[in-house]
Amino acid sequence: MQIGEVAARTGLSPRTIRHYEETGLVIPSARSQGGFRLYTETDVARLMAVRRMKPLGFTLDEMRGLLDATDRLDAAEPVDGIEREALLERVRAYEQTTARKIEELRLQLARAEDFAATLRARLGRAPGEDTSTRAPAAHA
Amino acid sequence: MQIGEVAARTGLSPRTIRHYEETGLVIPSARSQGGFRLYTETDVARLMAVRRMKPLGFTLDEMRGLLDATDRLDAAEPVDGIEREALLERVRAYEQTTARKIEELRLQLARAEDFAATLRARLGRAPGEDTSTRAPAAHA
DNA sequence: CAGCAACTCTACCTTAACGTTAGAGTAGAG
DNA sequence: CTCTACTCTAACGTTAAGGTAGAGTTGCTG
Repeated sequence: MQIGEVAARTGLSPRTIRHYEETGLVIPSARSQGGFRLYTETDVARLMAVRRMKPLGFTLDEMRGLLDATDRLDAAEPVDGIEREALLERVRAYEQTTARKIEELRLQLARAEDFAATLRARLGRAPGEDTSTRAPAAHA
Repeated sequence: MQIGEVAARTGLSPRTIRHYEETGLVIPSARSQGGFRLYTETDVARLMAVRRMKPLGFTLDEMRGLLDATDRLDAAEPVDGIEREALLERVRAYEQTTARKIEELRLQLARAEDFAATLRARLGRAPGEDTSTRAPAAHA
């Protein structure tokens, strides 16, 4: 499928997807006669993985590092034991940082909710005009 | 207090704090004889507010917009009714977008956790060498 | 008071991750 | 064929920050 559909399905902009190619993060599996990028389901899956990793604050290079490792682990031709262990070690390292980054994300969410509460409180104290336009108490 | 202590207390780098001044986001209340930035507790509070807003993806300009509004609402000299209502309206708008952005943050966190689970599953399936180095099952 | 370590200043350059725009080419329905 | 909707490359712009150099400031300390 071509870039527009991929963008629609992944929620990433075509520009972003092209950027990911520039940095070697997700290379389309093929090109059409005329040069259009053609993506497979596997490519889309990879883009999805990137999207899930993004909020964790990894750089594109880091994500490429992880995706390359898992790709090689899943490859048809099995890598030899030594390299396999090295790859697994790398994935383990990513798992650790991911755990830490998720903690950080949780913290940020908590802080943001705290901030939102402050905002609501301020508006609550200061009488507005049309209460019906307010958010339905977003289950804080 | 000067920038180093502020950095320590806010968790922001001195460089970032200076950057916030360049964009007009947080201007230090005073300067020393020799030109050192001097911050008050109020300045620090403002920086803290910025830090809480940051994960929500507001631009620095947007944050300045909100902080300026609340500052003027809290000012000693009360603004006239018309302007006050305008300011409140602005704050209400921010509250709405904040609510939406928090939802988005929650979604991203969920996706990230999903990703982390995938990573763990992959490592679980592929036997490692030293199980003791693994994270203590970060209460997924 | 001279000296010094630790800190801070300005100014400018660099980076990451896209967004925007222009001008040209492609796909495929009719 | 011929549109219309996409897509391409290339280059420049933007946002938020980090890095660095060279000079100045603070405030102690002997």
